[in-house]
Amino acid sequence: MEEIRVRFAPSPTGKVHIGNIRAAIYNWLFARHTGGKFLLRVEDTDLERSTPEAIKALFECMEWLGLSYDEPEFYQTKNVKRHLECVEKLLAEGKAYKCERTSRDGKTGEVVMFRMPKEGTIEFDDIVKGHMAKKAEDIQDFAIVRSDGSPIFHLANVVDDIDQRVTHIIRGDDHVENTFKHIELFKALGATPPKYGHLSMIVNAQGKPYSKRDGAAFVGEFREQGYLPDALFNYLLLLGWNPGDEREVLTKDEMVNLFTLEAVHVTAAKFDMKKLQWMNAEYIKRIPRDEFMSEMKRRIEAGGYDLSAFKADSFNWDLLVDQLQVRTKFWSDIPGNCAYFFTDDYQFDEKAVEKRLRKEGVKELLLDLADRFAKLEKFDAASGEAMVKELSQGNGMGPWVHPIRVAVSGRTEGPGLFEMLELLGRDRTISRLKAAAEKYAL
RNA sequence: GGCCCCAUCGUCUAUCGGCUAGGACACCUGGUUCUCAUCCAGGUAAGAGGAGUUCGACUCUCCUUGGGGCUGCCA
Repeated sequence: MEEIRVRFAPSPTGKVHIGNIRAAIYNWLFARHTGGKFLLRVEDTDLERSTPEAIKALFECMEWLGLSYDEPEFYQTKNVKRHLECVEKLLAEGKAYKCERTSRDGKTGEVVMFRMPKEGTIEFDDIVKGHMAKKAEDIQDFAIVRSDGSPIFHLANVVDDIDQRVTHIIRGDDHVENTFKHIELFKALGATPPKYGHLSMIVNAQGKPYSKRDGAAFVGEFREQGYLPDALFNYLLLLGWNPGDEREVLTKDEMVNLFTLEAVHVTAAKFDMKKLQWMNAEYIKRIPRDEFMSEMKRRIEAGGYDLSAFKADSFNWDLLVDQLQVRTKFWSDIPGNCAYFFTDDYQFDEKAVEKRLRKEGVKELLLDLADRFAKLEKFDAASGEAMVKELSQGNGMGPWVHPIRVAVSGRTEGPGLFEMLELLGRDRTISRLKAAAEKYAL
């Protein structure tokens, strides 16, 4: 049995579209499932857009998503000589011919055209779309070399696939029509056409191809917004494939084991940011606590907060993780949602202040509470709660809890209040209560 | 215009002739609760339309409608 080889062949334009990376994901999974090789081909023939930076961005994107490839990346520009040799061969055999043409943008010159069959049908069995057939008369001859002598996509793509010994081409739906041309090119070059699987497009709510107008459309944007690569990977996979049962959150191993091209859907899928967000939250919840903790610390420090005073012996990081992990939807939520633990110069939400602090009697309430916290025998979440519970006499702790929360954190939502106070410690709790009483309360 | 592809809740999907059409997201309700979130329980919501095949069609065939793709010296 011949070795299975698939490739992802993007043009490096600096940004990798999610529709495109989904093709990479399917290729990768197919290779891993079958024990074949996954290759990366950089189609860098557009010298305008193919900058070193763009290529670097492509590599970063691949690495971020864990799309490892098994051979050094193949640069299309380095194979131009081969492309042109193949053209000479086609020309010599009469399978291509030179011809005067005028391009869309008005350029006139001599190009090389590939001769398509004039009768009969061209057909192939697409692994996802099924049997495809087209009458030869419906497909015209097409250009393979520009008037400036450079090879055109169809030719370069096919020659590279031959040279890289690609056995299965898994790519976007937009290439279906090209496939009829490519199959003839393979045959004309004396090669056996590979198997094909065409993936539907990702569309927007209107059913049009998903573009940057519809929200984040490039992998880098999801990364910036704090999405986890595995969550994006998992979500994109589910957009057009399912494991055959009701599992949705899958490990990489499960994906690799269960993935088959035959199970990939033909229909276009609409991109649902809400479900991606849910998926991301699922992945955040599943991060092992030590990993969550170190990433959390990294992000807090990156946010400009000095953690030297918050070592493990003086700050209960485990408690913070307990409180924060279920409340974190994106990595980018941190440090915004916990900054007040690490600076006394925290932001007060104006609405929260208005609602909870700028009220008659709150000043006295906060000062009284500061006093009571000072007198607590032990300062932890349990004793704090017991104390407030006693004050409320079973009528609900809201009147005490809400002002305290805003006073010590500046906001209305967040960790459990008493855990929050324990994390802040007695001194900071008391000084913040007093400060807020003076500054905001009536 | 020509050629090709597609069609189940708002969205992603299960169903490969027997369906009281299942799950997930979103949404709504209730519970837990000091907020938010988590978690738990429940709810609303679908087979584009029309013929045919069949004892029986969401599932098969055809037509209509709707959507998408391609129709470059772009990839």
